[in-house]
Amino acid sequence: MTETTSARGSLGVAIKRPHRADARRNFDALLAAARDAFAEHGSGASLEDIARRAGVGIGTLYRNFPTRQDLFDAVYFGEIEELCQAADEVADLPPWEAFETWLQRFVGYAATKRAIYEELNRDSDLFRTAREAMYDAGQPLFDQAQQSGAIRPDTNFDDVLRMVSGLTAAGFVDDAQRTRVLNLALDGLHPR
Amino acid sequence: MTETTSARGSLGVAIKRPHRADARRNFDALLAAARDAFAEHGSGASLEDIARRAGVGIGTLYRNFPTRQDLFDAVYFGEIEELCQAADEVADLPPWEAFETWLQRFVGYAATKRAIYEELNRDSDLFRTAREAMYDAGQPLFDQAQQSGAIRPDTNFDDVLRMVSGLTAAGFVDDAQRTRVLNLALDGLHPR
DNA sequence: ACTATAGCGGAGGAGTGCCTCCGTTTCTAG
DNA sequence: CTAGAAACGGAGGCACTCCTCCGCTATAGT
Repeated sequence: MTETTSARGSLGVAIKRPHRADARRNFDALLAAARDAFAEHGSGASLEDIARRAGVGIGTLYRNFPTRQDLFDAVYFGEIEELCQAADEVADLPPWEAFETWLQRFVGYAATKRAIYEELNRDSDLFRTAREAMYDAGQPLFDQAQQSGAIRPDTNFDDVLRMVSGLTAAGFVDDAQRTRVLNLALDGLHPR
Repeated sequence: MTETTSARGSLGVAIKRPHRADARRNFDALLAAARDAFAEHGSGASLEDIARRAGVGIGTLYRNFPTRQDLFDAVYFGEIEELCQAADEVADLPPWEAFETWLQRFVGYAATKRAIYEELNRDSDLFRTAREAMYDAGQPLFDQAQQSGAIRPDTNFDDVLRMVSGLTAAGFVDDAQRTRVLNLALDGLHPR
């Protein structure tokens, strides 16, 4: 078995980064290429195309990521994890601002936008774990905003997250429209 | 050239329904199967699978719909057209109710939900024509609701339609959540 | 420098979907 | 009833993707 270092651990998905310098370069190139490809074509992107974009052989892809799911996990969980960290970074803002900033950050993850939408209903371990992690990160922000009176009491975090991911995945003319629509939808969260 | 009758004309896309009874049965079965398949797998659904579901040979599919686009158009435009008719049906409701009812109807079209999302950014004649038709139908309802004061003045029909189609395409736990979230988002439309 | 070995990469077989072509079947007009 | 025409359907060629396997190459430790 290959000796490895575990690059990310906090989500319980150990992603193995090779020891050798050349192998590590390829690993990183694959991850970057996969991120682009998944962003562009969704989770069904061609693996051979990803290998080609990364400038490595298809065999190398399969050595690092034996299944499509493994590769997808690596990209997806990486981004989810950044999202969880973002929750800490906004902790000292006022309740509503903290929550809104986190949501904006959520929207900002381009690579997994399509993926999040596509995987939203899948009943996979991957999704369940990711969802739990996101929830653990975002729920407290939501609760605080709701308790502070900034969010109407007759809604919940799950509704809001699904609303936002729906909007995130939708097609817009430009980023200005995306922002405008998101703000429009978020306005519905405040009590009347 | 096969003699045909044009089944739907109002959108400028002539859909040809065959003369012979058996052929017409197959045509209808294909359309129904395609509606299901597109709903389930998006616009990339397998054509051979559609033919199988319809209980006809692949050759029959291609005779009626020479390209995937032709088949997709038939389903898509059919539903868009129903949507346009729905606009007439709500005309005598109060402005906001009329608009909201129309949107609910918009959300109700299951078969093209995914498709609408997928095709939203495509720069095809298909989409442009469909969009125009939808706009011609929905815009007056929006305008009336906005003029009546039910909709805030700093938004527009395009924003709202994209918001709703995003939400429509998103994954929800159940229909109750879908409705709840949609209402949440629509609440953002009212002036504060 | 040397060598054991981790790592590389692409050829190739299997699977799947697209679409055409044409021999066979089914309909309908007379 | 019959015959011509319309419609049928699936075999098969092409293209593309998946994934495995194994001879070759680059690296790291001595």
